[in-house]
Amino acid sequence: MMQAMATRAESAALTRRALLDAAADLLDLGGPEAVTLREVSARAGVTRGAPYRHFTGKDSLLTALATESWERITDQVHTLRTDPALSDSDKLRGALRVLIGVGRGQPHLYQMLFRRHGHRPEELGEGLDRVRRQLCAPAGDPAADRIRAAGRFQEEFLIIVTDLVGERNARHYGALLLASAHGIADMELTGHLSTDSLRTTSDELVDTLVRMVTDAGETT
Amino acid sequence: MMQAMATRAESAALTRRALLDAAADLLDLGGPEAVTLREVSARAGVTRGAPYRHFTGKDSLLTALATESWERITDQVHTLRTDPALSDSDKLRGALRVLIGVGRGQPHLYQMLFRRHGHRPEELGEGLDRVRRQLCAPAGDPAADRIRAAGRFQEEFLIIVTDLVGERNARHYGALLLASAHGIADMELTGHLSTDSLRTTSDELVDTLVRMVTDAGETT
DNA sequence: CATTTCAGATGACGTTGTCACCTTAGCGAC
DNA sequence: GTCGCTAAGGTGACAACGTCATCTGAAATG
Repeated sequence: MMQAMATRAESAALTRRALLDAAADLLDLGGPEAVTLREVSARAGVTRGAPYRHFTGKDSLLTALATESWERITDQVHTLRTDPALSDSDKLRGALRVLIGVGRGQPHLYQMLFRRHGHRPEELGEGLDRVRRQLCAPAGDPAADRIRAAGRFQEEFLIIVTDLVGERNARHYGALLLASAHGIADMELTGHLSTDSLRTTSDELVDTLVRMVTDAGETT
Repeated sequence: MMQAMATRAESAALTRRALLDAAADLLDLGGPEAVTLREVSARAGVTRGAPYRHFTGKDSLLTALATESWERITDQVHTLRTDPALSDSDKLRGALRVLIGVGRGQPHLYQMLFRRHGHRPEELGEGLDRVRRQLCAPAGDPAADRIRAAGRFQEEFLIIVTDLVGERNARHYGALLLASAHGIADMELTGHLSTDSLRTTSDELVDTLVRMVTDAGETT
């Protein structure tokens, strides 16, 4: 009765969306362990087997969630970058804070963004080589889609860094900035960056980071 | 027949160790999902219920593994710090590389080190406040033990940073360095720090990081 | 030697991911 | 219109898992 009048494709799309939304809610509430395909299905108004018509399994569903989040983040950073009112360093600070903001607001979703590629037992030990292979994987493969989405974010981010430190050092400092921001976000949400014992806030750390990189980047 | 002649306490200690070792093996091989209490018990030569005499559950076992690893890492860093042949910046570089080395050599164990504190559904949303409370928790509580072990590492690490940048900025730059190193390690082991597309190695990133901090730290 | 205690064994239960199989409604061909 | 195809969704079942209540037997204690 909810999706009363709907063509077949529309109905399927609605179901898929409902599954993703329900999974996102459960993920925010109780982490990956709380995302149970049965509960997701129930919240989406379908039965246990329905998700397998849209995803290959639980992992695929979680990965699709991460892909969507990467795309959302990329859009935010793109908007930041093309804002003429902001200075280059403001854009960089903003981009880093977008990432940290996700970690703060949706910690479990954030951890899905940086999940290991191919964490199945049979896929271990291949490391980064697998990533390269997956970049050539067909569209629709959930894992490959997520990697590509994360890659598009990195490209967007790299443009900002390039504007600030020049093309020569952009990739090096870009990697450093990204890794540092991720480390700050991850340690904060896991409780390992105690603001009490270390007497620092994430924002101050980002400021210091950007300042150091601009200083080092200009003189090189 | 293996532990033929042994008092009860000795036998129990041997079993506990065998459980931890088996769990560590499985963790290295297939990640947390592959660590099944049944398989751990089988490899340790006991039955399914035995682990519950030594740990409160699966989570407790994994947490104990992380605690042991933190202690091992702390020892390594302490050895580095008290080595008179090393310069202050060499000690710092070494300490950061110890962390990254664990991430490279035992990726799944590394991710256990930085697991979220209290990731059970009923414990969410409390954030860092929970950490402070757990610091006062009784010894034997697996989660609190791990936090304390991680704290001891941070203290050891902070001494190195203090020697390099002075006590005034030690905590700020210490947090920054630690978070950055963790970000590098984590992004490398999850495949998000592509050495191809970014044309950088973790070692180069550490070098740049230490150089930037020493420059910024001295002038402040 | 009698008793307590505790490591370990065993059986059971609920939950979960996954799949094979079935049902049914939308859609095009004629 | 009707027929057949296709794919979304429903249903039952299965294996694996974490966990616990209960039992057993041997070491420890007096």
